[in-house]
Amino acid sequence: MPKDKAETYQRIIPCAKREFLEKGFEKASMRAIAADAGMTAAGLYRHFVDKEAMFVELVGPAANGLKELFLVAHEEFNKLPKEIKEETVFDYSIDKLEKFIDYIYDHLDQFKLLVTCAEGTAFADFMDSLVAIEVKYTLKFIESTGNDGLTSGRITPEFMHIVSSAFFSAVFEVVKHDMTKETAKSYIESLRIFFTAGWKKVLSP
Amino acid sequence: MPKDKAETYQRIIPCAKREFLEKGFEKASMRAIAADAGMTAAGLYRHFVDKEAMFVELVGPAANGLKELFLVAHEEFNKLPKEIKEETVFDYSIDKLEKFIDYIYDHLDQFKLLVTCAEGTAFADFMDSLVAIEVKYTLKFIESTGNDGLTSGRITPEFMHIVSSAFFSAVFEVVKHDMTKETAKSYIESLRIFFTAGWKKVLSP
Amino acid sequence: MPKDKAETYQRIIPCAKREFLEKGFEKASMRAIAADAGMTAAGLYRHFVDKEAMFVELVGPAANGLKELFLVAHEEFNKLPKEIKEETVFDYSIDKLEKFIDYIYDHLDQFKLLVTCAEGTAFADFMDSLVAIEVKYTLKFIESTGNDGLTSGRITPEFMHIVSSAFFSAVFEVVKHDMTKETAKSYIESLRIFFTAGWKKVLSP
Amino acid sequence: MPKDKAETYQRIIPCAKREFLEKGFEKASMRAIAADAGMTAAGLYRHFVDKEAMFVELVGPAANGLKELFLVAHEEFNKLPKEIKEETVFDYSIDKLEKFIDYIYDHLDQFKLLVTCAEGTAFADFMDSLVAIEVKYTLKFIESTGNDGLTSGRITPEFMHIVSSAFFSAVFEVVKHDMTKETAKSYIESLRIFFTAGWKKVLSP
DNA sequence: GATGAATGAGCCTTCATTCAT
DNA sequence: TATGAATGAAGGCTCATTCAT
Repeated sequence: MPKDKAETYQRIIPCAKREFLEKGFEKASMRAIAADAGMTAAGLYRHFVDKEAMFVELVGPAANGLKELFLVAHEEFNKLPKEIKEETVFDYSIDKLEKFIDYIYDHLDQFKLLVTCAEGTAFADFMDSLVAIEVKYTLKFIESTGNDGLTSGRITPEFMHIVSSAFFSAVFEVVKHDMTKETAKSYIESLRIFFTAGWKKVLSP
Repeated sequence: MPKDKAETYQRIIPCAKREFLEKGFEKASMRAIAADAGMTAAGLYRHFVDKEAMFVELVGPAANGLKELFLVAHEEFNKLPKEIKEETVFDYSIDKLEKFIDYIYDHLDQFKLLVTCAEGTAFADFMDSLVAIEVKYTLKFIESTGNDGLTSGRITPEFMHIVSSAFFSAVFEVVKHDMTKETAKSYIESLRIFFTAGWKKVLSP
Repeated sequence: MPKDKAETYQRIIPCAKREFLEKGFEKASMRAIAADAGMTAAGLYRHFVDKEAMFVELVGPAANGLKELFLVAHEEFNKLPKEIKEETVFDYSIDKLEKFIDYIYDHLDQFKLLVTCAEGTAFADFMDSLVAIEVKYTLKFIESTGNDGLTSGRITPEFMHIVSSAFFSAVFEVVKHDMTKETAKSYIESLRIFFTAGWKKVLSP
Repeated sequence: MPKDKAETYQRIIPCAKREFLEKGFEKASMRAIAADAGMTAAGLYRHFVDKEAMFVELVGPAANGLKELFLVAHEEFNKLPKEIKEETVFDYSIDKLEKFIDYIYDHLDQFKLLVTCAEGTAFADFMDSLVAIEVKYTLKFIESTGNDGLTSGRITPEFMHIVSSAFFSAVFEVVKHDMTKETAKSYIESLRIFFTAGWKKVLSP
């Protein structure tokens, strides 16, 4: 298993990226990618079984990487003792977000593809999968700390889903709008403050 | 073989709705719609100029209706005296949201199409157009009340855009997830509380 | 059988003319004609069995009129005694051409249709049918005067066909180019002189 | 199932020719051509960009070849000294016509397409383009020799256009009527004599 | 006399993909 | 490893025409 995928492969990747970025997955054309890479459409099938496989190759690592990062951060936090968790939730999430943004900006192209061009692929619901994780761990947190938000009915899993969706949409807007990392961080800090106020309100009104 | 315009038209509409809902505008097939309606693709063109015209017929009225409703509500509020505005912003928005949701649930199918299946049509950016209105009037409100959020830099138009996008995404999630009107109202009330807390935080921290 | 075809019929005719003139028979659209006449395509079929029948109605009378005129002129000449014929051929053809042009300019639209827009109809070979007549009578003339053009092989029926085709093409160019009648007459006089020289050359070299 | 480019291409060409010849460019069907060639319509697009490109491939070389031949012949003659030109015009045109006919019969199919089936393509006015060349050089000739045909008004550019059109129509009749080369040459020689008489008449009456 | 509905055939073209070479 | 050939499905749309009303 050669560590360095063949030269051709490396040539194809950026061409595919360009095409997907420009047209979106569904309207992207294998022929166009091939032409851009100086080869025939048929040739692409030596390197990717599918149009979709190609897309996966482009965004998969970053997608999984972020998901993993996210999962680990949540898991770590979840393992902390109850009291510590209660004290540090919001600080912790500052830290989590920071890493999150760093990761995204380290793989900016991939996330732009993921967020803007994935309709028609298995990644169409990428953001939803992050939301699901977020919701799952938020539920664990609430349960483990004995907060009465859920039992009182002030909060429900569906509500959490919706709020988290809103939050992630907002975060990924920075990618859609090609913000610089600096600008993005500043916005997202504002966003965090905004959402923290909301969470505080519904958790301990 | 019915030769009654109204009747056939009425037969086509739900078939079109189904197809668009299932495949999205771009992948929807005129032939499939026609087949579902028990007729030839060519026959559709007696009732609709275009594939897009068909979609517009389905969602146009609801889309424009909601936009109008929204605009009027904002405009009315905007005309109030400064003091009243400051006192009632958040109450007013309760009322506005209420009407908003009512309207959506009165035209649920249309909004599902609008929110989920409009890519490739003139309505692709429907939600954005609502956001733009929201931002515009929020700016007016901030300016007219002399709030220092903008001048201090705590808020920017872009931030407002992002937060509003997040909010509307969240609201339309109820449509995507086929919630009942009751459930939706309850969620959206929570959402409003949540976002209100955020706005209060950034407006007068 | 009402002498004055119904009013609607009269309304359709110029619309059909316009459409055929603009797009040619094959690309002309029944719908467009109907729309122009303020009615439905189906309605046209009350007045014309066919798209082609419509075209025939427009150009038929003029086409047959000219052919008849042409035939009669030839027939009359043909009945003259041999000596007279020999003496007056060329003068006679001046006269014939004059009437020919007059007739065309009395039905200019029809001939424009006939010459420019008839592809795909039974009139596609209208000009050829004139040529055939011309050739037939020219042969009779040559035979009856005992000219040796044919027997010597200087002339053949096919050659006559070709030359006549050339002549009629030239004549109908005046229609294609929208010349005024005055201009046309002048050109055609030149043309006649030109062709007369040719005929003289091959008939009695 | 042959995978040989050249072979398939060679198989398509005569099928395309047949279809265009039978129906004309506009009514020719890609599907029919493909079926005739034993393949799918889509397959044709590996060999030709377009329906029109296909037609061009069929007739382009011959069309341009003839035009070039014609242009060169005229240009060569045009470079001769005035006296020589005056002396040899008519002889020269014998030679020119000879080559012209040879070329046509060397590419008979192409010219039949060009003359009969090109409506709707860039070659629709092929004959006119030849006429334009002919007229241009005839004008040069008349001017350079000081002939008074133009200044006296006996001839005009429009008249020349019409006569030349007539001549070329006549020439291409041999193609339309599938004459053998021998027959054609004989007719065209007659035609030349015929037209020469005409030109002499109008140039020096 | 005219309509509106509907048909069925047809159009060219594009696409991802397969397969022998 | 890459190619060129070829496929089959699908795409939206237009047209002349028919027919019941």
